[in-house]
Amino acid sequence: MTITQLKYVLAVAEYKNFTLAAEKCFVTQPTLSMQIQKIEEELEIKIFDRTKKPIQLTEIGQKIVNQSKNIVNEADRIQDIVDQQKGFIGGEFRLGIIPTIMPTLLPMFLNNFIKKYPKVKLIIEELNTDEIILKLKNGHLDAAIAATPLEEEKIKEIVLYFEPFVAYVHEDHTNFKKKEIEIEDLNIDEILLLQDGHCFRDGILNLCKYEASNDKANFQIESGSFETLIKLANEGLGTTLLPYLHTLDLKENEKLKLRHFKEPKPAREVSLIFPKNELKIHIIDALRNCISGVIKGAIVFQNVQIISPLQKKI
Amino acid sequence: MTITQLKYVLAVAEYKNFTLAAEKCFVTQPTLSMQIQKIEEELEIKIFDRTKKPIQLTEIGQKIVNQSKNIVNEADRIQDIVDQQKGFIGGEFRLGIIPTIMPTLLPMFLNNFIKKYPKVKLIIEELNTDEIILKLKNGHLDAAIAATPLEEEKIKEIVLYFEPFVAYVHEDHTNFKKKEIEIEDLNIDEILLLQDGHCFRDGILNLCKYEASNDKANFQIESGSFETLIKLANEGLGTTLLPYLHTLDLKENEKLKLRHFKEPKPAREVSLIFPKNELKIHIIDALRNCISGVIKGAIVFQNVQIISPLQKKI
DNA sequence: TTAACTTAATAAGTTAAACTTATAGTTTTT
DNA sequence: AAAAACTATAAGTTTAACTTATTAAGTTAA
Repeated sequence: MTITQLKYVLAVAEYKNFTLAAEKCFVTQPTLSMQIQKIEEELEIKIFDRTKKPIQLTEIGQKIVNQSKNIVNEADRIQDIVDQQKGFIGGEFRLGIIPTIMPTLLPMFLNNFIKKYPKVKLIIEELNTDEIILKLKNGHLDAAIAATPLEEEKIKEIVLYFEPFVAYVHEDHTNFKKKEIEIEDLNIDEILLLQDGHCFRDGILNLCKYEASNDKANFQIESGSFETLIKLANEGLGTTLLPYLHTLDLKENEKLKLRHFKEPKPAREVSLIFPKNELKIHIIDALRNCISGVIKGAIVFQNVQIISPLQKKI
Repeated sequence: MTITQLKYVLAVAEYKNFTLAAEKCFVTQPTLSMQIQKIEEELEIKIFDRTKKPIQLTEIGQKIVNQSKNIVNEADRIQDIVDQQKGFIGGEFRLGIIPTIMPTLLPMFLNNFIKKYPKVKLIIEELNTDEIILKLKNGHLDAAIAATPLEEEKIKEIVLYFEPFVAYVHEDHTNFKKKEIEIEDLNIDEILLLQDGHCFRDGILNLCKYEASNDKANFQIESGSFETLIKLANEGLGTTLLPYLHTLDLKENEKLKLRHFKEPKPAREVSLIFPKNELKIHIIDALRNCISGVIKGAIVFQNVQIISPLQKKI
């Protein structure tokens, strides 16, 4: 049993097709067939059920695939260890970003970063916080950008910036007349929220001291994007809260509806998070510097209070 | 980089000697030298510092060795998965046993077991509970025998038997005159305890409702073996508590000093514990049956109260 | 300090494994 | 029924792993 064979098994399991899998592995199809046969002979079991089309994993095959993923993943880290020792800034780097940060922050630093570190192959995934924590722990992500503090034992957090919440209010609402608003001016029942699973939603629920008063409104809508929430607010269907960076590319007439909070402004803490083994610390450092650079121009430091992104346990 | 190469690296790291490592790997010394050179070239680092005698790991070499252990360990589990699927009872099986169970239980079942399952290569290690839990979690043990309940998330427990505590009392002590004793008859300050680290010690401290009264006695002695404690008790230096199985091979004159507890007798719960992935469940089942068989002849069921082996948090 | 010994590296050649191209055999699609 | 898609097999090549024999370097003992 070799690591190469395990990689072939994973490829066939993924593509359910020997020919395609062989291409992806940069070998010919007979090579792949033979190597799969060899490992099946060695273990004296069938990993794939070739009678089905497309090819299926057998029951035992599925278990072997799961374990093979572990092995291949652990094997890949040998190169990471070497790279770290050499201070080499390159190789694959898997970065997770939560949906409410992705569209505003990513365009700000991505171009800059890939030009500065051309040897790094960035693989960026949009994931919510739960998924990120899971994937950091099992090695499927090298780092992530998320709202903190998360208080996860095996994960280290480096704060990138504090991003204030900004209210987006309809012209007819009493809050529209105020220059600055306070948390007490918000009524949880008229807040338009993101779908469950977004930590920005949980943050707002924490902010408003959410007290199970969720059924007072005569409608309930939750969207996965701020764009929807803004349009609903435009229709007078409620107030929404936006992260500061998101307010920068609103239209001029929309910007008029923004109301900032009185200091200390409620804000989310945005951090670069990564496993404590610090395997790819050089790339992480590079990334942090890069993001800090662009953020300094975009967010001026203000007096803020940090709102936890974690859902309060009831 | 191949799994074979990693095994060679581990062998050299272990034996600090190419020739010996080569023997252990069943290859010639040049083969090993070449393969080590090859992986060093591929990674473009030196794993071993050959200028030192005996050969030493470099700093990065140590990291690679650690990671290689993970990889090889994970790779070995492929065979375990296959064996489990086939219901095959064989292969290496690493069993941990705590020191206070080892000398009494092991001789009772070992001979029986190895005759019944000759294909299983049993590797038994005496370890305390903390070490056992660690090694079960990281895959260095397949199962263990320890006092329970441990309430460990990833570890499953199957109770083997309940083993009552028996007091061993000096002739001059008031308890000697009693036929049966009660927990209240014990004074923590005159109990002879095992060293810190033994869960049997923690169990007794729990039993006696230990209340930080540890400095009243004018001497304090802790031993790692019951033999020492018994001899001290013979000298009138205190009372000790023994697990029931341990009392079976006392001398006749010593047996006279044993005092059993009134029912419900304080007892420890002894279990077979193993990772919840249940990889070697067939061997574990075999082992459980084997032990249950011999225990039924040795411990008659009695009304017991289970004493926790975990140190109470203060 | 020289000879004997221990141990790792190198050289040359063999064996075995991994891979290729070419082709045959299935099954599915048209 | 023919074509297409796909996997398996066969034969041969290349590469990698391994062996024996030898060299080189360092250590120990005379």
